[in-house]
Amino acid sequence: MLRRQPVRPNDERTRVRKAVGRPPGAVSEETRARIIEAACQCFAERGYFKTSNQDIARAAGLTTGALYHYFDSKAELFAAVHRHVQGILLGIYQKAFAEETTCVAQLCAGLEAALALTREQPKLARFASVADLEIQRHPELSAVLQPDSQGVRTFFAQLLTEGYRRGEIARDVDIEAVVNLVVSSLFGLAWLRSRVESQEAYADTTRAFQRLLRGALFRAGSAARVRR
Amino acid sequence: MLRRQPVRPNDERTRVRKAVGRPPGAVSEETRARIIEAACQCFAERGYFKTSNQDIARAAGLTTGALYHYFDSKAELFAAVHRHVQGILLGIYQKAFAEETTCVAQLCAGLEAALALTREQPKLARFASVADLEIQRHPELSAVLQPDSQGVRTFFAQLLTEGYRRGEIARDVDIEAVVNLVVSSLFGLAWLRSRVESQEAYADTTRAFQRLLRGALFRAGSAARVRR
Amino acid sequence: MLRRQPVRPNDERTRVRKAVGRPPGAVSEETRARIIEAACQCFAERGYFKTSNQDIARAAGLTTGALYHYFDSKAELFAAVHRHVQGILLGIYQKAFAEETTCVAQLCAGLEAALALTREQPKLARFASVADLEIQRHPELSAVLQPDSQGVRTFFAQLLTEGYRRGEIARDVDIEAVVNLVVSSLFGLAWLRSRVESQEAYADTTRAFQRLLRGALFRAGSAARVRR
Amino acid sequence: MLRRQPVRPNDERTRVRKAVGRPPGAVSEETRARIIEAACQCFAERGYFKTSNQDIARAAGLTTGALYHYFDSKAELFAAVHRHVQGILLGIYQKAFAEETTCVAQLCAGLEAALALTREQPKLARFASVADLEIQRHPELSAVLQPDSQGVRTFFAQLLTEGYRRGEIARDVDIEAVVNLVVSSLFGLAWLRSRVESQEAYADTTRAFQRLLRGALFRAGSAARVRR
DNA sequence: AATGAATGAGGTTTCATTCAT
DNA sequence: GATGAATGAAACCTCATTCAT
Repeated sequence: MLRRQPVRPNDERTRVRKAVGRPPGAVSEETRARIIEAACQCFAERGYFKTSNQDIARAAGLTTGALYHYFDSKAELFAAVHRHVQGILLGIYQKAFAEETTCVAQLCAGLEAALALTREQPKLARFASVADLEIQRHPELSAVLQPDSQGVRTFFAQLLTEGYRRGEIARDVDIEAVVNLVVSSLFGLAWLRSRVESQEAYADTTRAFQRLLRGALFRAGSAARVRR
Repeated sequence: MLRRQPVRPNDERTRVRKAVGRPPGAVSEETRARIIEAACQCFAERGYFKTSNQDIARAAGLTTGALYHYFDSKAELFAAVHRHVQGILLGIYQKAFAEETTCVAQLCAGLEAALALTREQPKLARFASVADLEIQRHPELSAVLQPDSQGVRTFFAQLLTEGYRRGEIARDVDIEAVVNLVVSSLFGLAWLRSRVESQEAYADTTRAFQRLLRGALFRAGSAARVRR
Repeated sequence: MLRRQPVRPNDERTRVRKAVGRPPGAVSEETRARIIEAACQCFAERGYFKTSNQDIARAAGLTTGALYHYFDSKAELFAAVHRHVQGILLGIYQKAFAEETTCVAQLCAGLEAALALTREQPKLARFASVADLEIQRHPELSAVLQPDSQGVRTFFAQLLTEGYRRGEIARDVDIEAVVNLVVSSLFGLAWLRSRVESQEAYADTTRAFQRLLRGALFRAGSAARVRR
Repeated sequence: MLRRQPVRPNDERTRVRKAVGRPPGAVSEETRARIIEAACQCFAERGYFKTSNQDIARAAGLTTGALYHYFDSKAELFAAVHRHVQGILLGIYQKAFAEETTCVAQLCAGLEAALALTREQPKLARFASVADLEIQRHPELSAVLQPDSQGVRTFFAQLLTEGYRRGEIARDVDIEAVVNLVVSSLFGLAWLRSRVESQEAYADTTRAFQRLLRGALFRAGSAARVRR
């Protein structure tokens, strides 16, 4: 029943804290980032429910109690990861789009950028691809996230609306439908990443999608008639 | 987590029951179907982990103990639902494909059939759309399901390979990539269903996808150049 | 990770269950009673917060999980104990009061009955004496109990009101104040039980209170003047 | 639960601080008082167990770590509050008693003083009323408090013994029983305070108790016979 | 075929306490 | 004197699973 002195199992951590001359709060900021990183990985691999606080804590080199210094609950932690990832995603897309002029070219550039992301930060990409599902299934998550969770969608909506104005999209199509199509296809692609063996095969699929967007995948496509 | 005790395969149990002289559409067969139905609904709504045996039992009008008369574990129950759903899906696609000749037309017909399914049996469609994710995340599921879980994919692979042979697909594309693209897009569309407000909007998106397949969505697509 | 067969640590329990010929639910009823008994004891000794589910389960010869077959939460369990105890208390008081005619005599009889209760079921009496405090401090308890928790007080209110009508109580006193006085004195007495060494000393105190009620404790009491 | 490490008694710490040359009413002395104040409030409202160090620290405008500069443990902090409150209570009673000559009059004066206290420092009064319960329930508290915790009781014992000698109390009663009665009634009254809506109603109850002490509450009290 | 009591493991969360700074 | 990061233990509760009936 007597309390033991807290064990410090992680020498590395102690070293970090001892490093002098850091601005105050630097250690805290670093730990927070480490937690988010760890949580992103765990959530991506196992999903929200199956990821235990233990999993995250262990991956971050902490105990579960310590997580509660940084986040009020598991749900809040998920939300923090989500915002983190959304921010990065938006940045990447924004940059990619800026360099192109037609909306198809912009989408292709976005795909290219997303492809690069899955190569460089696979966990992050995977998290992004399943986050919506989780939010949908766990009310505690949507309670914490609702306002800003639609970031990416709004983004593509703008992009395509402008392309529509410039006459790059068939006139007789509902623009909302196109937005949905693009968003869901991207979601599908993101999901595919972990279903496919090699990064190579994944890149090929991305390229195939680019061709589909350009109408250069299926031949004689225009000959087919629209079914009712 | 996996129990090692002697498995009693369903067939054996069924045989026993019939041998005893029960009426042909015996009570237990109907109960089994009711459980699968209930489980499908629960898994679709809440996911595998968040669905408790209690949830399923309650939805089926039973107690948890009774479930174990029909399935050896929660994982086996999920597997049964999965096989049930896969069977229905394949049947639907097969029928749709038989009526068309070009692979684009076949895909469009398939989309149309899938659209009808989401309208008529939304839970079933939703289950199908998230099952892969669950299987991937829960080792106990893939342990029970691996052999036949790729059904749909193999299916589309055949379809597209034949289209490729007939020259309906660009020569310089890897056929595997196209299969991936189609499968992932379908997955994305399935996911979209629960993200979109109305069945109407969903139908529009499906139609937009059909146009994309036919190269009739974006204009001047051919003018764009392929980025490397 | 393999599940072991559930251990049955308590042979006695098994014997009970095996006893044939009981009406269905008899075992359940018995277990439920055992849990309430155990909880009453624990809450009385340690208070609501410091009593853990483990404590109760152990005292009842069960595991914590089993408690949740009978009660939805620790708060509900407390509420069940409370109702159980209140019922017994009211019964005792009611019986005692029926045999007397003046309200002072009734109160004295009630004290006598309460004294007998602390002798025969000390834990129950102790629970009763601290229950209000707990309810006041733990919102989760008042949430489950509010409607009927005032039972005893209402009871004394009736008793004294009738005495007042019969002219047994000074006219210029607020009857509510007398009710409060009686209730709080009883509470004080109940509390005293565990502060005092012997049952003997406790009985003496109860008798002293009876004399105080009859005005036969302090002498020349009437000579003193009321201070403002 | 008890920590065995070298105790630094308060005196020692105070001496050190004063020796360093701080201003007389040094900051830390004021902080200490603020902590006691805050703790008193929290303990009174939520009880010992449900009050967290965080609660206290926040109420005192500090962090939990800081508490340990002033008190070696939560239990020691409670003890300090207890001693603080006991001191004030004794002072008040002492003063009230000095002005009267018969023991009934002294008790009435004491009640009056206590009433004034609940009006002016409700938290303090409430703490006093539940402290005993807490001490009884938490061994770690009685370990730190035992010797002096009976202060108030000893006090009333003296008062009543003297009254007994002066012949103000019935000869055939055990004086210990009367002490118990008085102490428990006071405890009951203190408890009542938070069960009653208005300060007004509480004052009325106090007055009713004074009348009871003087034998002027119930009529024809002397006519009733002692049962048993 | 079905029930319902029971288990044991594990999950999220809170908290007293320590300690480097 | 005070902070805040961190620990480890324990609490409440849920759940898949078993089994006697």
